[in-house]
Amino acid sequence: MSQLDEQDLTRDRILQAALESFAERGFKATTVRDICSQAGVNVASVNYYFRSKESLYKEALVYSFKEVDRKYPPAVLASELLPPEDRLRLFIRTLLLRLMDNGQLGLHAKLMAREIAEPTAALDYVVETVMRPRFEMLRTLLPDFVGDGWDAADIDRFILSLIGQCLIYRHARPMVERLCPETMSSPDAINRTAEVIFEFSLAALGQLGTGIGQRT
Amino acid sequence: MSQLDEQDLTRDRILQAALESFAERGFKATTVRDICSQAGVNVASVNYYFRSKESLYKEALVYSFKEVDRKYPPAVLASELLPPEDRLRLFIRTLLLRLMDNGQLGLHAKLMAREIAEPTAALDYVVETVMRPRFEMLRTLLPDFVGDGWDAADIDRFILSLIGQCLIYRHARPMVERLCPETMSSPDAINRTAEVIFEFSLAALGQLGTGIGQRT
DNA sequence: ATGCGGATTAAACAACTGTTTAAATGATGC
DNA sequence: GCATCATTTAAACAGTTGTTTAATCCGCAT
Repeated sequence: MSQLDEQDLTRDRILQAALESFAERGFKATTVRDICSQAGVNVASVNYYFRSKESLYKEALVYSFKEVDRKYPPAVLASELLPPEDRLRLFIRTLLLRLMDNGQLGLHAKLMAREIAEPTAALDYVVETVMRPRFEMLRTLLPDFVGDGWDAADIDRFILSLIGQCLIYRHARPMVERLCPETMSSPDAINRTAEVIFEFSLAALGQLGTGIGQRT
Repeated sequence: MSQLDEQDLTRDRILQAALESFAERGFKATTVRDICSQAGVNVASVNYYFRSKESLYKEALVYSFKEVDRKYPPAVLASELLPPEDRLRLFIRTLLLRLMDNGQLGLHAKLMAREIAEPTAALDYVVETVMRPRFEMLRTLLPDFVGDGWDAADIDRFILSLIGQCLIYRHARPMVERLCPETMSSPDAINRTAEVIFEFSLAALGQLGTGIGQRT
């Protein structure tokens, strides 16, 4: 599918520029000419290396995932041996820090936020390969906190409550910055936010757990 | 600013069509011709009644708010007399139901989700007039649960945790539908979700409150 | 009827979109 | 040196965009 493995320098530059533009402005608002001028290549290069703007978008998406895996290799899986509380703290902290990253990781988070809010065909792939495994991990983890008496749907709701507390800082960032900038004004503030989300969640799960299982 | 108050039928039809298109597809992806054909009016009408696509967007945004206020008049303010727990439950339930509405309310929610994730100049107006008052209300409400010993920034983090649990069902709806559709598959499921979010939050706040105030 | 003014229309406008073309470039093996 | 090939380039393409124009329509007071 790709030509000789000489340099592919042009291709990579397009990919990186595309990632930045798509993450920052979205698919529709990003023009092929923007990408190419930012990458310093000719307009026709996009259709030469990738066959269309849309397929470039898809490749930028998987490229984005590769970059993340390169920096956070196994990460979550390594926590299998830790006690439940530490696993929960690690999950929340990792998720929030990724979402708040200002570098390449942040581009990935922005791109994913767009994909989640307004999915293309690529979302199904992302959900199945990346998100569902982590979701399943939480499904096995949460009964350690709240007990086994809960409806499966309620367990899922708890999981969404955990994730939702983190996602808001990315998906509603402009709102957060206006209403309470102190919560994300510095790395320390973000660390504190992660800790508060963890404590909030732990308190909730622990308290709900003492009820030995409510029902639907 | 508006002409004679005869019918303004055309203007209203454009406004409604614009709201639907902007909510469904976003500002950039929506074309003036789409709006006009959906409204059954001439293309030039947009520039005649509103002077540009962008100012039509702004008017559609305030129109959207008017529609919401028409259906949920004072709502939140009426709860001043209720006990804190009921106020919290009412807030969460109202927020989630608005976010999940499938009618006009839902269009408003979609539009707001777009505006929050990718703000235009209109967001500042929306934040100050609509969101900040509700945020302040929560700022006064939360100490009833967790006590007064908390850092102001931590109180704000609690508030974001509350809101985040609700927002995820709108902002990450495509993801939720793929990972755990049961949490929002029916009105009953959504009601249950609201209840779980409330219980989750109440448990968290109550538990954190027993610590008589942690610190930063 | 007549003329006035807002409302509506079809048509055109210029700018921009993604994509294609065909020629030029440049390295590589012979 | 020459032919071959992928690569790069400027230019053009056809379609769409928001907006403007100028003509037409229509209700209504005169």
